[in-house]
Parts: sequence; C-alpha cells; structure tokens
Amino acid sequence: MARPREFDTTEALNEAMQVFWTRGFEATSLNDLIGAMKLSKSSFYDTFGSKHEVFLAAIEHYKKTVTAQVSAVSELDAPARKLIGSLFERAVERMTEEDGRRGCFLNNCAVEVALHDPAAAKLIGGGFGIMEDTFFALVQRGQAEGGIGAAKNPRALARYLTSSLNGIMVMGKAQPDREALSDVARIALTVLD
Amino acid sequence: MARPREFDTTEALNEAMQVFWTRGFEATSLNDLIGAMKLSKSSFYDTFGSKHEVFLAAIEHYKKTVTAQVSAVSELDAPARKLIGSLFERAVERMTEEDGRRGCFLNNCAVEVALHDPAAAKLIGGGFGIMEDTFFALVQRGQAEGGIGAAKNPRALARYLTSSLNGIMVMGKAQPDREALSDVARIALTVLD
DNA sequence: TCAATTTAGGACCAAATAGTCCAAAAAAAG
DNA sequence: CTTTTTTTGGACTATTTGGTCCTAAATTGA
Repeated sequence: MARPREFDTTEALNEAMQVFWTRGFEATSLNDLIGAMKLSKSSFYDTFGSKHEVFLAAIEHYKKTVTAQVSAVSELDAPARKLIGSLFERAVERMTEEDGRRGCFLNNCAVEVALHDPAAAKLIGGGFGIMEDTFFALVQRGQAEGGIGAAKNPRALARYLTSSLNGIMVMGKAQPDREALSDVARIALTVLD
Repeated sequence: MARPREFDTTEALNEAMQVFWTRGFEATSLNDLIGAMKLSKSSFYDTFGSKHEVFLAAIEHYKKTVTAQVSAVSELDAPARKLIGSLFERAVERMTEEDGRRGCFLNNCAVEVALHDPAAAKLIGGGFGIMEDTFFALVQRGQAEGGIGAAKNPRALARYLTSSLNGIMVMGKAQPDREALSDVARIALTVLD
C-alpha cells in the first residue's frame, strides 16, 4: 500500500494537474496521465483509484498551490489597488505567452465539466470562492487605504473582479491580442475608482 | 450525393450544434451526433466529412443564428444602454436556468479547444468579433444618446463588455447563484457611466 | 411501372479507451 | 541473507472510438 519512500505523491499530482490543465479532462488519456506522473498503471489505480479521482485531486491541488501564489501576491507591501492591477496585468501577459495560453485551470474545468460533474463543480466553486476572498481582502484594504472607492460593496466588487479575470482569460483563448486584453483589464479596473 | 428533398441540412447542423454545446467536442461521440442529427453513419460522412468538420460547421452555424439574435435585440427601440443591460440580465437569468447553464457555445469552445484547434480558434475569434461589433454599435449609439459616457473609447468598451459577459458565464458554470451574478453584471455596467 | 439515383443500415475495421489482475522484481525489515 | 512487504510492467478485457464500405431499400423522374 505505502509507496516507495522516494515517490512523491504531491509531485505526481502536480504532473497530473499539468496534463489536465493543458489538455482538459476528456482529451487526457490514462496513458497521458501515467506517462506524466511516471508511475505504472497498477500503481496508478492502487494509489489514486480512477481517472476521475485524480482529476478531482488535481483540482484540489490547484486550489492549494495556485491560489496560494495569488494570496502571496496579495500580501506584498504595496497599495492594494496596485496589487489588483498587477494580478490583472499578469493574467493578460500570460495569455499572450505560449505556455500561458492554457489560462486558468479552474476556468477551464468550470467550462468543460462543471455542468456534468457535480463533484468537480463543487471543488471549482470553492476555488473561485478562494479567489473571491482574496480579492475581498484586497478591496477592503484598498478602501481603507483610499485607493478604492469606499462606497462600494466590497463583496460584490470581489465577485466582479473574479468574474472579470475569468472573462479576460476566455477572450485570450481565442484572441490572444495583448492590446485588446490590456484595454479590457484597464477598463475593468476603473470600477474601483 | 444530393440529400432527399425533405432533409434539412441546416436543421441537422442545428442539432449537431446543440449536442456540441451541451457536451463539448471531446465528450460528443459519433453516435451522439448521428442520433441527434437523425441520419445514418454513411450519410453523415457523405454529407459532412468528419466529426471535426461538423464541429466547425456548428460553430459557424452558431455565429449565424445566435449572434443574429443578439443583433436583433440591439436594434430594438430603446436606449442603447438599457439594451446592453438587458443582454447582461438575460445572460444571468439563463445561467441560473437548468437548460441555460451550458452558457455560450463560443465561450465553451474557446476554452475547450481553441488552444489545440487553430481552425476552430479562428472561427471562435470571429464570433467574439461579431459580439464585439454589436456592442460597439450599441456603445456608440449610447454615447450619442447620452446614456453612456462619451469620453471613453467605444471600441475598448465593446471589448470590455464582451469579456465581461464571458466572465459572468464562466462564473455561472460553477456557481449558478443569481444574486452573485447579478451583482457582477450590475457592477460591470457601471463602467458605462 | 421501370430504371436511375440516393439513402440507410449495419457489418466491419483498427486503434484507443478505462480498468483489472498477476507474476516477477525490488525494496524493506529482520 | 532471508522473509515479508511493496511496486512494477505488461498481458488481458470489454467497450468504445472515428471512420469505411457494401448491399439492400427507398425514392426519384420519366
């Protein structure tokens, strides 16, 4: 049952996430997975149960790692409004880079499977919730600092920012045009005035 | 070669679009398709060539039909700003109805296949372009009418609106919460002030 | 009604799918 | 070094995949 000492379950999960991220759930085959995770078929089923279970675990893994990165950015010593801006900027930039065009894993999953996979939908919803909470904290900070209009409902603003970021990433999939995406990001953030 | 007189290619394409729309490209099988299109396998390949070609044709079909509906709305006799608002409202409403949760076909396709299917990506980009143009016309009208701030770049605003609508639909996939989506839509439109 | 054309059904195909199972290798523990 | 525990590779399964092809049925126009 226990894996050999040097086997890193988290790392394998990370590889699985990468594959699902770039190819999507349906287009990822078992062979793709065990290839990326560097384990045998038998070990795969031993340890993870099924393709679907790995998929759910990969979403969970994404939430832990990527949202942690975003949270880290949000705690940098800079005006909150500026940090929000840089999160948007980075998204635009990534959508116009070759390896960044796969966008946000949660976004991809939401669109591809949420409708037919309730378990995944729940995890994805939770992931968006984390993003929202991150923005919420930033907005509150920004309102205290004065960089963001204090009259607005910070929870609604946080939702809006999460949604906007997702919109930019969808647009970037079909039209990875930096100018256009920059326009969108810039305008989206004027709401914070 | 020619189909029997009463066979409606456009209607078959419409059925194909419905299936791709609700299931996505990868998850749609040949049997799903010929079942929905009500045609034999041989006729399918005779007439449409391959699954992928039907997929592209379905995207094209969507552009013709759905974007035409949107254009129709945009020509109603009401303030442009109001019309934009009702387009957003309708999107929110649809994302919270059972059969509307599949969202926007272009959005789904962009996220699922654009990265790996250049032919599809091109069509999808064109589709977003049509949406953008529709918003562009509305924004210009709104600016002339005075309902939309005249100082802003209408092209950039149109891009922003397209992106925002897509963002709402992604959020709706995982969190079909009407209140939350309404919040987002309302805030998104404050940009037009 | 007859002959030409077009369609449908389904047999068939090779490849790929997710998943099972076991014998053998390898590692760990003593 | 031996025994026990783990892990592996790959054979195997049953099903499904997209796609081809041919025969028989149906529809057509005359």
